[in-house]
Amino acid sequence: MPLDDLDPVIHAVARLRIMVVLNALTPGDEISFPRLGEVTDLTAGNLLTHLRRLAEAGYVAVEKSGQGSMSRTLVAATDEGRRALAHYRATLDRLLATPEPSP
Amino acid sequence: MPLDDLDPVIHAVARLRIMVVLNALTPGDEISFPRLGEVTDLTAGNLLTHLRRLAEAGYVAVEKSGQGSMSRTLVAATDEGRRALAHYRATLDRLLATPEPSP
DNA sequence: CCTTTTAAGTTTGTGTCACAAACTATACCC
DNA sequence: GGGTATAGTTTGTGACACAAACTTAAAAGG
Repeated sequence: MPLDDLDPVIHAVARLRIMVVLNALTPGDEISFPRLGEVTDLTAGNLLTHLRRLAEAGYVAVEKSGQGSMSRTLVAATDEGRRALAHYRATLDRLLATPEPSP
Repeated sequence: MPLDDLDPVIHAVARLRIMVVLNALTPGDEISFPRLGEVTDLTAGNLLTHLRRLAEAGYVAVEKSGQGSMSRTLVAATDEGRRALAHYRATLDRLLATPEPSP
């Protein structure tokens, strides 16, 4: 039985920031790639990579349209992503709150 | 202004577990290396490496005595370590609680 | 129009790090 | 004293975060 189950996809600081921002969006709303980069203080390269990880996990939905400088990428958290973040928060609270009995 | 300041020394899951366990100890108390390995579910190699990182940061105090199979290593959180964990917890709470105003 | 600049993503190279397997050293047991 | 158990250390490797360099294409501007 593992002591905790801190979702490693979310635990990385950069992805945690992304998920928090996306989670704060009203469901149905989206945020643009560049704006998300500003808010999370991530370079485009990093943002792309982390979004890929999150998308593979099913935690975010990424919509792309256009090409070159006309490309528009919109990002939103999925329901699964919101659940995963909530679960992460709960797990962390539990972990941090545990007053281990001494051996 | 950085959005957050999640202490990377503590943020690693293994070290977070270690710090939580040590923090739960009554100040003045210590835990043995093998016992700490059991409780945190870390192999001896990992435990050693992570304890080194934590010791370098000044977050834990490590006392060694004896040699070979007689060696006894006792570990405890320092005051600075306890403060750092509290700060980490607070930072995380703040980060997770933030309902970002949408732009 | 052709060139420059700007904007939006993508690819790539590098250093760090977590992890566990292999190793060393010493005591206990028969 | 050979084998086993215990405590801790060293080492090799694969994953990953990060930012710099690159690609594509639209506006600006002369």
